[in-house]
Amino acid sequence: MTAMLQIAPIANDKISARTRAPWPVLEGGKSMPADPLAAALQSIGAVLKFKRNAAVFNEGDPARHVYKVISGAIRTCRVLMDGRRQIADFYLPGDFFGLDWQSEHGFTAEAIADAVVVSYPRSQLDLIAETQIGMQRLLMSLLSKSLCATQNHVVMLGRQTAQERLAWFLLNLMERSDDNADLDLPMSRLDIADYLGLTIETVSRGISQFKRQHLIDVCGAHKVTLKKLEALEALANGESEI
Amino acid sequence: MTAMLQIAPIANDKISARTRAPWPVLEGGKSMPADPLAAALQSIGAVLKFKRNAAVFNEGDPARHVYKVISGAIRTCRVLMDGRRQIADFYLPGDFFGLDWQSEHGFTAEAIADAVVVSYPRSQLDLIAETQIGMQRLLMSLLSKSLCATQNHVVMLGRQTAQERLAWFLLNLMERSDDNADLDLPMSRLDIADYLGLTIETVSRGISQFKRQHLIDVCGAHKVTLKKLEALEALANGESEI
DNA sequence: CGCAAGTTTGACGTACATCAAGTAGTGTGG
DNA sequence: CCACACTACTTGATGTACGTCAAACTTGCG
Repeated sequence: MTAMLQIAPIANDKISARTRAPWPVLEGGKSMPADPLAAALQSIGAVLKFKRNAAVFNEGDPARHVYKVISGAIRTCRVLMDGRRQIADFYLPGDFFGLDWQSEHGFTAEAIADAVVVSYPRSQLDLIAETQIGMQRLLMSLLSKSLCATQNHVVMLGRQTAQERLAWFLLNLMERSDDNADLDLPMSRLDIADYLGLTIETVSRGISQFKRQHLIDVCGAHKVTLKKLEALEALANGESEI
Repeated sequence: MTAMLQIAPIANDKISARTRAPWPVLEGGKSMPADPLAAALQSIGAVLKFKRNAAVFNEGDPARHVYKVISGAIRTCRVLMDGRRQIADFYLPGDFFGLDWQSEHGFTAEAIADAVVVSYPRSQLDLIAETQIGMQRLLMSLLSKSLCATQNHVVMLGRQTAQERLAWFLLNLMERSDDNADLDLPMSRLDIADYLGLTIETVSRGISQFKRQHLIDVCGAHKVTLKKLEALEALANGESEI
């Protein structure tokens, strides 16, 4: 394999930061902290804003915060020396990221589109967890969900074809977007390619093929409607009829 | 991609089970419970034995236990409908597995070689965690380490070549075996292939090439000596000089 | 509007998969 | 202890899904 020079430009301009959260931030940005856990989270959260392609944190940075997406979208990725890039995950409003319960972040986190994020100091979270069982459970469940998603990613990357990967990706995104078959793809084709372990051209061709097969409708590069869910699911689950 | 009919035979014979642990089981099977955490773990652990290829649990089973390897080796895997298999991870003596803090196990766990394993009921672990901060920390750190390893697996599967994957695998195994360059590979070539997202033939050819390049020595299919660590590390880190 | 960035499409190349023999190892029973 | 069978591994010849290179097209922002 020769170098893949498809590196996204990375600007590092945090546009505003470290204002005390003026609104409750637990349930996807809704108002009213119902339970003590939400209140605790709210009290330690700081709102941050990032421009497109700005880094929230870099690989190797001390992992002192956990983050939650309020609006926009975040990607976590690693770039090899010759430019090959792998995206570990995408995070949409409501998702937590940066859950590296280690000394350092293992991946870089960047804004895919202009994003608003709340950061929670890990030291505080650990402290709360010592007394509030709810916090302990929340952290465990977040970590566990993240592990589960990453393991599914492994199966996909290790054993599925390009079309299967795409179907898997679209369906995953649908599930996270309140099961709405009209999808908004905030990320570029390059991001999708680097997430699925493919090239931008293969992703583009794959989408075109789905369009030709009437499995999806495409309306602009960032709007997709899933039309034949069953066919896509069969593909995504590797029930190969290739 | 057509069907890959390289499925390992799966016998489901647990050879002996559910005896109360007669010795302390925290630190890789050593004796003497030093701290209260080890004692707590010891008191709730049950020793289980599994024959080669026997299942510890299956994908979809309720996730009621967490396990620790005492001797032998374990693999966790998922098999797609047409026989394609992906191995999520290998577990060696001292490693914990089955850390699905969800209702069900997402993968099947099987013994690679005859194995002795200790099982800890999750309900008990949760209970202990509520009062003992140490248990909480242990569980978080285990989950986090597992997530970290899985994320590295993702990068490898998504963006590395066959030779890079092999180098990565060998070095990873070395790190987990007390950094001894004389490696014992308990798993078959098929297991390695299904872990690295390759075929058995590609793994075999890759090992032969390393041998020809004098990067490793091979003495029987399950004994490897890493000779040029730097060259292997350069490969594993994707510092491509392909 | 006009340009630059992003996307699609086509022609061609290649790393790895597949198919097919052969060659160790490993355990079993005579 | 050796013959046998069986499984695991290796090696070679060939195929193909996806990558690479290149050019046209589309989109969206200044």
